Amino acid sequence: MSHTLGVRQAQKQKTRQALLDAALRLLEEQSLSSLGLREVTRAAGVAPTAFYRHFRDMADLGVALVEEALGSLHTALTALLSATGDRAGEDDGEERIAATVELIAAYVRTHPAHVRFIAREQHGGVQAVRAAIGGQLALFTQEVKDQFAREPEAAGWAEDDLLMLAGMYVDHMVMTASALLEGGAAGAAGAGPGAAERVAARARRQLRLISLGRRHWLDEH
Amino acid sequence: MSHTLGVRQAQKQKTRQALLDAALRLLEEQSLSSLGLREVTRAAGVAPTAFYRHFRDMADLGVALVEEALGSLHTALTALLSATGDRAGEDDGEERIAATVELIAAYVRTHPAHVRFIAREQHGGVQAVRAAIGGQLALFTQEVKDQFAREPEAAGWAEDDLLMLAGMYVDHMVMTASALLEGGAAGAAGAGPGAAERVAARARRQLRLISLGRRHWLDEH
DNA sequence: TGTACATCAGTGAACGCGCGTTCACTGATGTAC
DNA sequence: TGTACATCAGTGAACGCGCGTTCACTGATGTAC
Repeated sequence: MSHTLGVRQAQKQKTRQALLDAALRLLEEQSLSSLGLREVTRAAGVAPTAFYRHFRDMADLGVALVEEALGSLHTALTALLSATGDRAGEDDGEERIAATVELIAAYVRTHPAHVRFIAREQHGGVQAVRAAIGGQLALFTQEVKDQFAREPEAAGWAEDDLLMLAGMYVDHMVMTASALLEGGAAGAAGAGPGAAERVAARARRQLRLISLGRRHWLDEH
Repeated sequence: MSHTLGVRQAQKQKTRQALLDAALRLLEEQSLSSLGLREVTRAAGVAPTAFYRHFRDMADLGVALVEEALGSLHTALTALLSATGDRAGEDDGEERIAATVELIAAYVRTHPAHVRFIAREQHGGVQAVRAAIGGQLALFTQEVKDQFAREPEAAGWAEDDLLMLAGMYVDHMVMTASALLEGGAAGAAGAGPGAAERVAARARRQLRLISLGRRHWLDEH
């Protein structure tokens, strides 16, 4: 409650958030480049012209959505990295794998629309949004790499190889999140609640395989 | 020249192809759901109404583009699988890895717009197109799995694990193609011709890691 | 505390524009005899 | 081969509609004294 911002600022933030929420909801069934300004303002319950008080255009709103979506994931990811990093190497990594997949699954459960948005716009038709997502994911990759570098298993690894490994983990994370989304939607559509768990089990086996490759990386040359 | 189809049919095919080509070109800079019917017909040099002689709507054209894009890749992939399958296990897989990455790179070089389209619409805003791409990729995965099952290294592997492995290869293929696209575009933009080669080198190392994991998969339990 | 003025988030009317779709048409190609 | 009729890919005018953007505005909130 320190630094309460004025009524006017608070109301403005609320409208801005209403626009973001409305857009995110509409984006579950279409892509950003086909989303209309009037469509968003209508869903948010404000006049079309109010949009311009908050965003220059749809691309601008899209970038704001990227920050909203990946910001919260970033927090969770950092927590996971430091928590599991502490006990790296204690077992064969099975616990760490389970925790990672569960983190992703939890994020998908609590933020399905954000995940769908990121998956869709990562290669979507709006350059500024692609760049924003790419930048955030590169940041994630760097952090994962830094964590790996701190662990004993990283001894003898080239910088480049660590980055490649981190990239595989981040890519896998995004793909698993996207797959869980489809699995979850199929579950809601009556394909059974086991769909999400089957995707998760598959993701864990994939991580296990990568982990095995990692352990034997230095055997060759 | 057996079964020459009439002048009328031939002309119709030509117009249809002109529509597909025009759409594919326009889709390099936007997504399918924001692509207009008039935009496509204008670029193809026909009247707007001619569109309906060939496609019900844009989603229909999109599905046709999926078949065009993944059909040619399918042919190349089948050739690769049988060619490298013959000498599976001869070396440490290094040659096979190089051949795979080179196949992908060649495909991206010769069909950049197709690759971009698939990457973009795989999670895009048009349900029918997503389904078509998903179906084709599932088919690819099945074929890769069948090839693996035929090789001696697959002895002792569970059906499910083989499918997971094949899925990793197909996912990796799509991601590498997409990354090469960005690298290639960066090269054209002056970021140096080394960008594509660096992406390829990274892809090879990733395949090497997966291959290592594969070799040690049965060591555990 | 009260008053006078400034700020500015949100409004509502108006605009010109390109969209998807309909319809009756034209004229080259195909077919029957 | 020639003639009469059928087919149908592509045309062009017309439609109603929702779009993004502009503009002058209103009235609640903020600020100076």
